[in-house]
Amino acid sequence: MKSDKELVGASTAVIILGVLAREPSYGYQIVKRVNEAADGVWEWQEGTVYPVLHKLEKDKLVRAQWQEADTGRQRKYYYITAAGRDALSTQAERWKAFNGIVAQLVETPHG
Amino acid sequence: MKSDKELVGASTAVIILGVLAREPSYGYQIVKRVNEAADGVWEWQEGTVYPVLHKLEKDKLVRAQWQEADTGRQRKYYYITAAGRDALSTQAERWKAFNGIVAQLVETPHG
DNA sequence: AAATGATACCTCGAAGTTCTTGGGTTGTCA
DNA sequence: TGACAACCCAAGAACTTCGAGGTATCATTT
Repeated sequence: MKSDKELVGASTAVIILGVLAREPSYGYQIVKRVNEAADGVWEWQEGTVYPVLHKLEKDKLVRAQWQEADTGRQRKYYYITAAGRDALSTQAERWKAFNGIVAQLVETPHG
Repeated sequence: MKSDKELVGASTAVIILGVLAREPSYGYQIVKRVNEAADGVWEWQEGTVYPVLHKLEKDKLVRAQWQEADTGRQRKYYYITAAGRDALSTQAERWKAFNGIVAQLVETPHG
């Protein structure tokens, strides 16, 4: 367990879906938001997020759309699809189950 | 998120440490116990566990010792070390923190 | 007691994933 | 026009997992 990498990796896709379920967003902003929430526990690199976004798009769980921001700059906004919401709730459930079992197994006798 | 693999991968080492913190054990038995606890949510293969055990040993978080079981058979028992216990509690804490943030991010507005 | 089959245990190589590194473009501001 | 910030992406390196197989022990049969 060299770094937090392994902890983080498992959940990238679920987190992104969660963020997009609240509100459409674009890669750069997703990174910012998640890193803010993570508050130092872990930190995403930009390069980490884009491949996952592309995969989610390919799987039709999100849909991408270039859009002009009020700044005049072009941004690639991602919207979660209906299938994406389904996947999100399924995965969130699975995550909870998984975490419960881990917690139980890791629970030590003497605190 | 093709399978449970990614969910599972993050925590293999922590889980093993947790199991060994309760009681020394050997590879085959660890697999059995964890799979029983996982109860279908995921399932370890034997080949998955041994590399991790070896890495933990190399990192001095566990210590291995061949021992004769009551059946007369030789088994390689793994014991958690003091450093291993430290790592376990550190990682368990980190896991909790991590999971809390994920839960918060994944929480959807409408259930 | 020798042979056979089943069980317990471990290792190694191949395959598939993810992250990191680093780069490339567009717009803003001095 | 130079520097900096916002924004996006590709490819290789590094990691893990899976699958197949190898060895040793026990039980059974004859």
